[in-house]
Amino acid sequence: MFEYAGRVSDGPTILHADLDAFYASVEQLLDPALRGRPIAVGGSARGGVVLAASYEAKAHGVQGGMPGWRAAQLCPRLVFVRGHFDQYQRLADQVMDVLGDATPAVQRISIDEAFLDVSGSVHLFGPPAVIGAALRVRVRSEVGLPISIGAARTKHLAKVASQVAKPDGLVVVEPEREREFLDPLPVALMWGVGPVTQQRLADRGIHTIGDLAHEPSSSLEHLLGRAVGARLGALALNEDPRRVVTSGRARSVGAQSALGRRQATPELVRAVLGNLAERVASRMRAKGRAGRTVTVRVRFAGMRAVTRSLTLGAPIAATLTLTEVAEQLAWQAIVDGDGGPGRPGGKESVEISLLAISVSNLAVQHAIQLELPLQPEDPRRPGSATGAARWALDQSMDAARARFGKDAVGYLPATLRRGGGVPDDFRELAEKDL
DNA sequence: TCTGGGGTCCTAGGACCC
DNA sequence: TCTGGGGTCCTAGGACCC
Repeated sequence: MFEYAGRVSDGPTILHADLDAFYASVEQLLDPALRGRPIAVGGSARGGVVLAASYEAKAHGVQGGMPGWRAAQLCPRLVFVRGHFDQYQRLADQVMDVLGDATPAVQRISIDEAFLDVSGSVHLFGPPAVIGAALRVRVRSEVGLPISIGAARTKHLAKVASQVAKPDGLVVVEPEREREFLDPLPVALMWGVGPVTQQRLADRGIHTIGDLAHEPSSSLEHLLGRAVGARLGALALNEDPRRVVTSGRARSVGAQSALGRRQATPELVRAVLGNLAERVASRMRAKGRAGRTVTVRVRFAGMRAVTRSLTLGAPIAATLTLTEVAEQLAWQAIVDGDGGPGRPGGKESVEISLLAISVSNLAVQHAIQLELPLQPEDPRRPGSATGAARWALDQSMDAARARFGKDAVGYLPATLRRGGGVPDDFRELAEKDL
């Protein structure tokens, strides 16, 4: 981590730059026939999920994350296109290079957006408004994409400003006009306010950021919890001490696979988890990292989800070890989460819709240590977890065996069949480090 | 009609230690 | 006999972001 050592300034020296409808804009850049038309990247009129929508499609209410059939219903002329995912990474990197010309203090927070601290650059390039305008022109002319920029005294204000600037705009919030700018805006524009928080606030008659700023922090903390209440209260009052920092190391590595609606058979679970474990473990090894805590998430048909986790005595990054641990946790989750055999509500078969593996508690580990073979007393062996944990695992494994057959679970599955869908381009993109 | 994939952070209870 | 208080770690769930 590196904190930019720029001097503290009272001016709007923090910029938030955010590419507009990024995936959709790239598609329209690559294929001129799509320009000006409502398009959706990903999904289809029959199913799947829309990953991104062009502004022409957003005008009809189409949004990212929406099922394709719903999007087609809202916008009958919607054009579904397959993504060009390698192009997204390439073009976004180009944009970040342009931003980096304005200041070394660039904090990339996703593929398509970044914070910049330009307090050290104003003597070279002029005031933040000029820098922001110049960056927008360069990104448009050199890369071909529309980008919106907000400039303000704090990160939160800059981010809100870039949202207000969309599409394809620039908004600079001068310090003396911050309240005037924020007060009428809906609370949903604030970072950290999602559907649940928005509803809770609405129930209290709080709709705008101005409303929020007038609410006592004790009342907000009671309504939203200590951390969220305190943070939102401070942000509404423009108290945001966060600095622009270069990106730190990831705290977890994970992968998931949606399955539609499938019977939780030993074969399916083993195949999917083997695949997920391979993806997660190979990424950890590639980064020279290993993790102690393994978390498995099982989502049942009907979207209810259960997680089970286990913290080992030492970090792991071996595919097989991760697969073993994940398989035990998955059956624990399936059996517990569904009621289990003999329990009220327990059924003969279970339908699941998603499996996920995540590894956290990461530590740096050199390749040579990662590839050591497991010895009987090796602390990385799941069997050396504490007695209570092992007992719980044995219980759930026994229950799974009793229910699904002797071969349902094992410490060392003899064959790990490849299964599930082929990793698609989107997944490969999502796995890339920014 | 049926809902992706990758993350971060917070909370609350319990175990455990001193 | 009957028992404090603080700190840390682990686990499970949930809200949120892009």
